[in-house]
Amino acid sequence: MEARPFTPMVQKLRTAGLRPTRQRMSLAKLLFDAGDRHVTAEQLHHEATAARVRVSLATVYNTLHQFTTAGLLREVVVQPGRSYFDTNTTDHHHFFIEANGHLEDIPGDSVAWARLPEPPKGTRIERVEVIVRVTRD
Amino acid sequence: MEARPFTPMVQKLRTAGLRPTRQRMSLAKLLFDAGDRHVTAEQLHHEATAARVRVSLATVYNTLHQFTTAGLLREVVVQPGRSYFDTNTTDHHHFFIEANGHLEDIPGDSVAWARLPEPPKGTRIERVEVIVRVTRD
DNA sequence: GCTCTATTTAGAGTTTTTCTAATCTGTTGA
DNA sequence: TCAACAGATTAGAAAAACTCTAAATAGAGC
Repeated sequence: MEARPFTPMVQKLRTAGLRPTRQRMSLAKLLFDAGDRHVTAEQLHHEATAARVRVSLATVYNTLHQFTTAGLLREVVVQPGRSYFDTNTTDHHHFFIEANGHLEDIPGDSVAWARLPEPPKGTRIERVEVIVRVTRD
Repeated sequence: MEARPFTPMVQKLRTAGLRPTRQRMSLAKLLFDAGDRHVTAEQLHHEATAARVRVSLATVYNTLHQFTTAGLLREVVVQPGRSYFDTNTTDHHHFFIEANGHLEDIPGDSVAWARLPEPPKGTRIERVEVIVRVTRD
């Protein structure tokens, strides 16, 4: 089915220790071939369906989590009861427009600290996440 | 039932436009009489039950949301599928220990910015939230 | 106490996500 | 090329967290 077995996407999946299956390839294309995106599982599933790709919702969830574990995606939690997956895995932050549930990237270098706290004893900082919640005025 | 109708807690609820009912009083006591806390609805419900206070889970949810709307609590979203409610409503941030789902306050003045981004056109900053995710080392 | 309205409640419903167990599909090696 | 096997996918059930509904209950003012 896959004509070019050494395509960058195949590499990307193999490097992550994931077999380049039809479903994973399709989802990866939807996710990574369109610039920086923030999608929910449900959204991605709809997109796949719209693109005539037959994937179950369970596989969408599996794939999103596998990609996240592999460092291909970042999970963003800003709203109760819903996870976003961000294709931008570089150091950056987010605006969150509560009104419509829209996320927008803040480049990493747009935020700089003058002071940061020491982590609690016995722990080390994994990541500092900044969420700027904004409202329409 | 309530012997002292002008107790600070009654005041607090009245000021928020909420009748000081038995359930709200009990939950408020559990929440506010023990210093800064981060609780989930489920946790608070268990605590109430343990304290021999009969409250339904629906009322716990209602109350937490009413308190949040009234500015008596702050909702903190750091984990998919679970909301924490923080009794500290002053300007501050959080450490999140992923391993055990534990939240810890970072005083507001422990964080200072050297640079913050402009909000997107047509929006204004509501709140800047910093979550420092830490791991045990 | 009576009345009115806010509040509480049990239980059903929703939404998002995970699990299960059966089926299918890449991959490897003969 | 193909058999075998482990990994991947799937439908559907289940779980988890929360919300809704409609009926019962309880504060508050008279």
